[in-house]
Amino acid sequence: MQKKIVIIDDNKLIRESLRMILESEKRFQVINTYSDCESAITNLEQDAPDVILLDIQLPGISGIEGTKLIHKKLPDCIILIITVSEDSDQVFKSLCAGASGYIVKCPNLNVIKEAVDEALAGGAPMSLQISKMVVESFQKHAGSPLSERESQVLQSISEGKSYSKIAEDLFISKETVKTHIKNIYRKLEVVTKEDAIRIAHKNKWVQRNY
Amino acid sequence: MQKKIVIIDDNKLIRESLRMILESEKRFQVINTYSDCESAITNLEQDAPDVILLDIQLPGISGIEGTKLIHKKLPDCIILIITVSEDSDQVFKSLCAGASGYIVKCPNLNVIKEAVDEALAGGAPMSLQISKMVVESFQKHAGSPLSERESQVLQSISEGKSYSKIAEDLFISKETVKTHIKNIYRKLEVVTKEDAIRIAHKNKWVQRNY
DNA sequence: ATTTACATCACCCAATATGGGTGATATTTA
DNA sequence: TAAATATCACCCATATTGGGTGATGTAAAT
Repeated sequence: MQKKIVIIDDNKLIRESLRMILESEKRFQVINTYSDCESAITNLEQDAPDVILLDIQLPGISGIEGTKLIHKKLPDCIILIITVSEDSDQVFKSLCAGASGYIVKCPNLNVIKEAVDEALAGGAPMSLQISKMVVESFQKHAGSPLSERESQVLQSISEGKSYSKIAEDLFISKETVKTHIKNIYRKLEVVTKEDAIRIAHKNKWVQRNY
Repeated sequence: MQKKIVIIDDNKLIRESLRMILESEKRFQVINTYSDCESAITNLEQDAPDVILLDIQLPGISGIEGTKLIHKKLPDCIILIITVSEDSDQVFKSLCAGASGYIVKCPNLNVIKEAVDEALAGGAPMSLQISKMVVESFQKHAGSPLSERESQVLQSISEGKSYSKIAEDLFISKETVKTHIKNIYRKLEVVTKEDAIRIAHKNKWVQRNY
């Protein structure tokens, strides 16, 4: 059974190159190519693609917004981001928006074919650096100014626990929790839990919730 | 330059098979193999491996605990989990503990060689299903009983925001925020923000923080 | 040997936040 | 038409939070 593919990229040369390389395999059928998300989304139902290859830097609706809209309209369609950008924010926003893979453009277009195959086989194709970024997003980063205990307290705060609950869980008095939090705020130079949580998450000083 | 590898697996046959398949390539040198984490950790400094292949089900210290200890002692050592388990909790706990990859054991041991190469090249080798699980962990899951607005409010709560801040951010009154939260608690059958956050995260009804 | 950081706890105080109850209105959707 | 949704208001009581000051013991660093 042939798999239907749609390509969205504002560079005509890349669109045509991708079409050629994919159609060299008879298991792939490039249904349509578009230079922007808007026109692609208009034809989504008619095209009914199994896979969409999507550039992230696009005029008009961005690839990320496009991913959200496509994912909403066709939840089972596999969206693969094909881009030159390795910006971590773009990577994670794409994945959150519903992308199934993230391939950094490279001269060897055969990796695209492999990526499509991997995605169709139920995987999540990613470039080396991207998969590393994704896995590292699970890990706490070093460099926190907080002590071990303070990190535990901040972790608990980020889980929405009250001082009393934290005290109970850590087998210490509520007053001690307060002291730790005062010290956390001083070290992070914040005065609210919201800011403390934001900074801790941004720097990955606490464990994320998976 | 030869890369030094240590294998930890309680099954002798697997240890020896892995050793054989890896040493068939002269770029790999299997320094030592162990049947448990304890003995491996004792010799960590002497072995100074570049890569550790680690089974997750082990007698004594579990692979996850082992990963934490190894990662602490040798932060630059690449730890690859080699296991039969596809349990999502194990996968994410391993990654949080510092593993760089997660390979599901399969009869074809050549995939292990490729995984080691990929890890050494700066990637994060994962089996198809695992990479899919990891990517899906970024996405909100369907099936939330909460309305769009309620989800937004719960998301804000999980970010540590106060009712006033949520009201400000969503351009609604604090009273409306309260109403939404009452409805959230009713629907989720909880009475505290902590429980609401926990349930929402567990079911991935809110966006995780990356 | 002294300082620094850490972990622990206590008491005081005031403002804010939170949770529950009840009720109301307008819009949308089933 | 009924149910769900989004909005806002007022009442009430308790819990939570944040800040200040100060103290003790231990461990690590200089």
